[in-house]
Amino acid sequence: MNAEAGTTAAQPPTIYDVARVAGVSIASVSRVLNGQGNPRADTKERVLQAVEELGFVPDGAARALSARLKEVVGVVVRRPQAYSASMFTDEDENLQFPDMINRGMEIVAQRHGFDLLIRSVDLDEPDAGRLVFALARKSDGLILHDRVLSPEQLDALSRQVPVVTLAGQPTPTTANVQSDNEGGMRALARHLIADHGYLTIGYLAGHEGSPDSLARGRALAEEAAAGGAILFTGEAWRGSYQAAGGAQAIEHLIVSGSGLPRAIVCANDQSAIGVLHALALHGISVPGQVAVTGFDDIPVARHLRPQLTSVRQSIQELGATAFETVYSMIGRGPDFDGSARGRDIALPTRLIRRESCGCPPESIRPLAGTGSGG
Amino acid sequence: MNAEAGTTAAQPPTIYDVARVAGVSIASVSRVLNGQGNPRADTKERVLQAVEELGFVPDGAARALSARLKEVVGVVVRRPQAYSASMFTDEDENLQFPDMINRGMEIVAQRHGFDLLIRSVDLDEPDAGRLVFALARKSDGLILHDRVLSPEQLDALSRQVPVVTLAGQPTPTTANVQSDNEGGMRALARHLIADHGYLTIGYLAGHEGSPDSLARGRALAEEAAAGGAILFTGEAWRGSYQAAGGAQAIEHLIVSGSGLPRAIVCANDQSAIGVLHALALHGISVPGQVAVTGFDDIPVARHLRPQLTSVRQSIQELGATAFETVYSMIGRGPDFDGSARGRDIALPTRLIRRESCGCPPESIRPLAGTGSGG
DNA sequence: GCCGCATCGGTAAGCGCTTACCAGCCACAC
DNA sequence: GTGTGGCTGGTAAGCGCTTACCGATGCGGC
Repeated sequence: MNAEAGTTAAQPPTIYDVARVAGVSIASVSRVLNGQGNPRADTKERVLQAVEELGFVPDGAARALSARLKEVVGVVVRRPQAYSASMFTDEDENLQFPDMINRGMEIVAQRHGFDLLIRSVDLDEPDAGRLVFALARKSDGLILHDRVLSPEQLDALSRQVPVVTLAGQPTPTTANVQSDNEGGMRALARHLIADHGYLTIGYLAGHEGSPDSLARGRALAEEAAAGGAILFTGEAWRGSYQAAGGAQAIEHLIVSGSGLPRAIVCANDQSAIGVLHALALHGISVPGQVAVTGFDDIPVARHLRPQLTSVRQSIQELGATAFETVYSMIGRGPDFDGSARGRDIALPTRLIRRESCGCPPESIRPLAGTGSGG
Repeated sequence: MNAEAGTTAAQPPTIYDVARVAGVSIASVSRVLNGQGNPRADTKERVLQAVEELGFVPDGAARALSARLKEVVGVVVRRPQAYSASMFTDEDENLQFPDMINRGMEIVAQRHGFDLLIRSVDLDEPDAGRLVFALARKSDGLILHDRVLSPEQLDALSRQVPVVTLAGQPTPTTANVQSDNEGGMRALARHLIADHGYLTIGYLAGHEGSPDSLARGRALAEEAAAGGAILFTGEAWRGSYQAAGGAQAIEHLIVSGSGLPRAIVCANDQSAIGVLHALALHGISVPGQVAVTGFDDIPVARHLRPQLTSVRQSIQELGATAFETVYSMIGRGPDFDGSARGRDIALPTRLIRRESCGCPPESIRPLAGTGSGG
């Protein structure tokens, strides 16, 4: 029967093959593998041996169809589809954040035997809804990185499948996970104003309408008001969460002759990288003349010159929490009351003081001690 | 009928619902949706309207089972599962490379209507084989980032499902995709030796046994021999592809009093970052006293001080090519001759000269002009 | 006006698995 | 020795979809 044992691809063995080899019915095989019922020791052993011998692993689709559980969570990331034929217009820099979140999800997912089904949706995809719905039918639950759906679409979707948003807004049928923007930004603002005495501060925002950027800006504005500092803001202070955007904004400010504030607070680390770059080009010293801060504390933040002061969110934990949340919503059947739905989960943040705000350099310890406490 | 339109999750509509609403049979619905046969205009329209009305999207598992095509490609990445309960021991730095490759895959995958099923396998997972096989049964094909399987396992796997490895070795039943390590390293080596006249060079290797690291080291050694340069190598020169490893190695060299070579060639950019860090700690100027180079040209390479000279591989294209390769192997049936199998695809690399090797700083243009030709 | 052919659409089988249900079997007790 | 209860394991019914197969239907030609 196994005549085709050549280099040709053989069909993977099915449960029928196992049953035949073990001399039992397919039901028994299934029961042994899923720990249902009380198979006799004898039966169990024969099945396991056959499984071993054939290298049998059940087909995912068949199992999913029958068990009504795919053990897959879909993840939607909104990204520029820069790849064109054989060249990338630019190897995009805004990489780390969503990917690190995904990693956090992966780790937890694996513990539950789930996998992540990743789909990236083009920034200007006209029919994003269809793509997301299609992904939903391949998964047991969905995690959305960015706002890709209209509120109506989101509502319709979340009625069919558990949905968790990241840095979005909870709805009656979806949960949301984000980090504590407000707390982090307040701590940072107080540090700049109270500890360093900076009284003019510019806020380089992120994408227009980004909830994260808005929340951070709001907290900063309040602290500035409370601390008697002046906040520079407005159209000229719009970044894009990307290094290029940050650099561009600062470049414009310098060239146009508008004065720079004593401190520049960026909506994220990526744009802070761009700001540092632009300032360096013009010979403006950081933090001597202008202090710069980021948000996220991505790994490279500590390798920049000067080392970047930032607000750390445990990025992977963000992903881990998002996954745990969808997971808790999965498989509860249609009349699950959705205890996790409508919830808004905020993860703690922590201010990381480094050189770029005016604090002394971080550590004397060599980098080799990365793993050491701190 | 839709009495349960409350906040309760409703079961997604099935093809039966659509058929009922449209007043046709499920076969017609399927035919309309899949463009089989010649449905009458009338029929077609009624079906489409019903689909629209119900928001029907076919279930992935059912479709996969029936059509014998899941439209999913599994991706295996080997990573430390650092996440522990509520803290990450360290937000790992070796992030960018595999994730950027995955992005390249995503983009192309989406064009073919495929999604990526990501599973990360712990570095010291004892039974990685089982995990990978399980993933295989959820996918139509597999892309392996790292060596996780024994040759026998790989062979068994590739007999059941198309497999492409990245930076591995092709086998009669698998294809491999990698970048042209040899060409890139030769160009770099010649530049250092011929253009800059460096005659002592240290090669900071990557993981033990990494094919990439070995190929790069070999090419460097040959060029050094040809150019009359002395290559520092050996146990002390082993990194780990990570910043910490690179820093540690250099730290040891300095502390132990062994002299440093005139140029340090790192197996990748991450370890070069560590090397720069360690040298900076000891006040050794780069490239004045010691030149440093990386490999990969990850995005941050240009933001380091000094900007890092590196060998660019189009990382996303690596992923894109890997995907196209598995894709071409999928669905050809068991007697497909496997035209892509056993192939070894090498993508071109390009030397990027920046400050750290001794060349003048890259550009006067502000970063904002990222997209400009280089 | 009737028959033959081409076309459309419905019926049903089957993808590989899980599991409800029930028949058969064994061991024990009377 | 026979009756009964408790397990075990087999049979079969789906899960939601695709598609081979064939009957029904409509048109043109004679």
